[in-house]
Amino acid sequence: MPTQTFFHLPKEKQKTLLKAAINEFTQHSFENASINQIIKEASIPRGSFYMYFRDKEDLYFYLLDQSNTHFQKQLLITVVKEQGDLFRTFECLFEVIVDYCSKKSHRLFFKQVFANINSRSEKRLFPVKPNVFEPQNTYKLFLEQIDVSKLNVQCEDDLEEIVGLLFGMTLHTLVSSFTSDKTKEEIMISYRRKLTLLRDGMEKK
Amino acid sequence: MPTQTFFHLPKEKQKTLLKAAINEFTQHSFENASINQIIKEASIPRGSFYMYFRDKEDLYFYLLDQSNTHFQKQLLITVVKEQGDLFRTFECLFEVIVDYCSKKSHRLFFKQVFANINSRSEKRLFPVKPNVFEPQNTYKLFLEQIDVSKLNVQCEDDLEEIVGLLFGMTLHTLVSSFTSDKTKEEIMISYRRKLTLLRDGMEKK
DNA sequence: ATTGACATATGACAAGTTGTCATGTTAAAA
DNA sequence: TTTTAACATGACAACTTGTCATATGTCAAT
Repeated sequence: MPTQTFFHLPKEKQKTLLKAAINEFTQHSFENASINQIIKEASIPRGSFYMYFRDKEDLYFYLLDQSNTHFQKQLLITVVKEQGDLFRTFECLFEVIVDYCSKKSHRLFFKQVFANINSRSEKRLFPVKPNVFEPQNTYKLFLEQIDVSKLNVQCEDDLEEIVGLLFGMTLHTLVSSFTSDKTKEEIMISYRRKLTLLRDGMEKK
Repeated sequence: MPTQTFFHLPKEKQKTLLKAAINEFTQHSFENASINQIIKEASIPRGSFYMYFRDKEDLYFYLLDQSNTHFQKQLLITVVKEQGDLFRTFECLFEVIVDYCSKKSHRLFFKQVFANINSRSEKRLFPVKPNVFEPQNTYKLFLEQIDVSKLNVQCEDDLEEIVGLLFGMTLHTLVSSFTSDKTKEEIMISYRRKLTLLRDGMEKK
């Protein structure tokens, strides 16, 4: 998280800095992004940057957290709307995520994010398990909303296994869809197919 | 790939360099690994390094390719041994991979690799689709060996979707298993559960 | 108004990184 | 012996990042 000092800054200055950051992280992977470039573009002195953020990662994760918060909220809204139907929830949530990441101002940024995502940044974007960065524990609330009567589960662990698989598959689809520049239509078709496969099983009955 | 010059080097010198590289990539992520450190440890002058490898990535991917070759071979051997049974093939292959990555001399290296894997290095370790780095096209041969009579497939695309999902799940399990230092037993139990879930479906029948 | 006490601003700096290149050296071929 | 090509090498330029001494605000208490 940024320091208090950053939040004390005039909103305008905050925006300028974040905008410069997004711009740099759009053009380069996290590792190749240059703090130098960001502060140059935002006209912030070097020392000041380190007054606001611990390091490059602190800034990067702060940007991801913004989206994460949005996804968390949507997750709960959707599962309630779909009355606990896990597969309909994921289908709907996925579309929300695709739309969000496809917004003109976000698209290339997320393309870059997805192309270089690793297990650490993945956890920041979609905290699947209870998580330090997610105090209200949306994940637990989400689990409670799921209608398990139609699912192949014996215990709590089975449900977490299922949800983990669905999240993993969702992220994987997202990554490969954005790196190969598919249209929204293509992305959704491919996602629905996978969802059906997971729901009904890969083996013929 | 390394240059011809590298392969002209005495085997001993090649080994020293690769060993130093593995050591550095074990202690740091790819991005944080330092060529400086590698050449210092291997007592190779700076200029020579760039004689042998285009850059750090060239060296890193060369290391991953070694394992990849091994996995590709095992994939074909296993699918034949299991007479095209997709799920038994993956179960068996997974165990082979876990054993390989758990070898004392590899363990920490792979832990580091998995912790920082992204879609590019993923493709180097497990080329799922036909791929520039895989001239013989093991993947196509593998597909042909699969017994589709027991699978929920209408067309070639469906099979690729299934295989893609299985590979994705496999890698994801590998990553989370190695980053959380599970024992082989725990890893296999968790993997088998997921495999069953994918085979039979998550929805109750 | 003056004094502290504290938060904030700032750029020079040390210590690191990478890739290149001019200049050697070696060895084999003409 | 001379030519030619392959290989070796470290100094160098051009970048990184994080720190820190110093400067400048700001607000409360004397």
